Amino acid sequence: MPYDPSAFPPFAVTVDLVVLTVRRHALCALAVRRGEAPFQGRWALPGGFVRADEDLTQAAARELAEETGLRAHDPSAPAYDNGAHLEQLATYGDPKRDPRMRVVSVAHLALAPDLPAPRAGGDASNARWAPVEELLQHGGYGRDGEPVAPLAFDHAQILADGVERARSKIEYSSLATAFCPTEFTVGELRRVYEAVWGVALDPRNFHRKVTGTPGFLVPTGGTTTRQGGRPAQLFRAGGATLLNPPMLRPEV
Amino acid sequence: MPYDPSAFPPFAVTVDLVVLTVRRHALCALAVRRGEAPFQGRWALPGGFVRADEDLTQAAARELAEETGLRAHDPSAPAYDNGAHLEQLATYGDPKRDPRMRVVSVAHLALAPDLPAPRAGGDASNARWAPVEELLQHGGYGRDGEPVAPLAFDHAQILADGVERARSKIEYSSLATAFCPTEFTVGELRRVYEAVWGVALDPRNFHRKVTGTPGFLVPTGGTTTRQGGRPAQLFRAGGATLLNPPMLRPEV
DNA sequence: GATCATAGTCGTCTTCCTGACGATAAACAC
DNA sequence: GTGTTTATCGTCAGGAAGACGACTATGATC
Repeated sequence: MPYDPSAFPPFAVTVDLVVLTVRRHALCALAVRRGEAPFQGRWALPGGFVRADEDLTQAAARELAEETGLRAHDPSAPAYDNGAHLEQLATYGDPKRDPRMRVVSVAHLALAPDLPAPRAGGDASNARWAPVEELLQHGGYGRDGEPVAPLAFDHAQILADGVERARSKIEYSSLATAFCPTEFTVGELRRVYEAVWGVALDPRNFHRKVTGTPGFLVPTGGTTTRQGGRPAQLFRAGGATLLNPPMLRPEV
Repeated sequence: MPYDPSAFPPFAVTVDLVVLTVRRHALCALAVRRGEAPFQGRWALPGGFVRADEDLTQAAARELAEETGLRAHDPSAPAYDNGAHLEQLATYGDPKRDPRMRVVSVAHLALAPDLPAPRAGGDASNARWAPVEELLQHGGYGRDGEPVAPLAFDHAQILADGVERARSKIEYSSLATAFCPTEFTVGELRRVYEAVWGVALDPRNFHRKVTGTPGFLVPTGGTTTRQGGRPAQLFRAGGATLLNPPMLRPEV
């Protein structure tokens, strides 16, 4: 059936962001409180409409900057620059996902080092970092004893998909360094893996693995003792993006 | 900045399909010839507008059925059913990707066993299976000596992304069986890997690997000699979807 | 029917990687 | 100094993969 290019159903297109970081040994995501209906007062992922002249990636980078002040990582920039990692995650377009109108949302995944408190921006009256475990649990009560309401819209699904993407991607890529500051120790990197996967890793085997993978880590020459104990060497992310062989996530 | 939900830029949303199969030892994709401007007469990926009341996956499955007659694989169906594998690939939304209007395309990846000739459907005046290598080469001449025009729109990029997804996904999942008929031999499965990766694999090590991975293959009891040589055992896809440890793609 | 070509299947050997875990090193708190 | 903490190096056993030899069961050819 031939189509008429001037007759197509109009859609709203948004970007939603799964912004992950590691704080206090826990994988956390950025959540904003909705200031208006629907789902007024509920937590949601940050996001917004794509503008008429804007690429999807640009829109995601703009939203990320608005919500966190983070500059998105230019893919051509060196691996150790300070921008956050940003990639497209998936697109969600159930006809009923937004009760107001037909909205297709292109979700993006951003990984960032531990940050100061987020800014509330856009239409959000509040914003916070929350452990993903807390955001994803259905019903029950959070650590602060307050009842937990599920995320707005289909954002629980989007968050779960983003977390799963991050969990699997740090296995075979050097992406875990995106959770670390520019310079970091092997122990800090290990604690990233432990937080994201929710497991304990053997420090000795981990050290052997990451220092033995060419291109993963580049020693800067400095040392630090900020974790207590014996001073540790400082590293930057190396140029390698794909780890071969991968880091193996322990069986559950 | 608070938004006005009634004031958003309208987008057209389409689905485009990267339909891959293995024919004559080559990884092939479905291409349709465009019957109208822009890019009239050029080859493109099949696709079309998402309807107002339709989920993205439904739209992709509908297009797939229209173009190939293939039923999309119900995720809850048994692993050995005959439907094609269908998954979302990525979304492309450059403001200038379609000269007529602002179009966001949600690309999907479909994997199918070798099929009879495709039906030309929709707005295409023609359709064919073409080796992806041929569709992706820029300039030059195809095997038939005809000059090769690049695919319409940004479809070369979409196809390249889909091929890369397929190449990497058969490493750590049992997805390669989606290229095989319901019953197949180890040798046929090996030729799938060889065609998708463009490498030669050792038949003995491959046999050891796939038969030694629990849940990958289930013997049906039958044998076949359709490849010539000694009769081979027939298998169906087992329930396993994730291969651990993965199939290793040889270094280039 | 003997021979050959073609695939399929089973084993062996070496090498590499990992997980488990002992041991040492270098800081800080007391 | 003693104890605690974290970092780093080493050793050993087990598993997986690459290289490759050997054998098997068909059809094709002479």
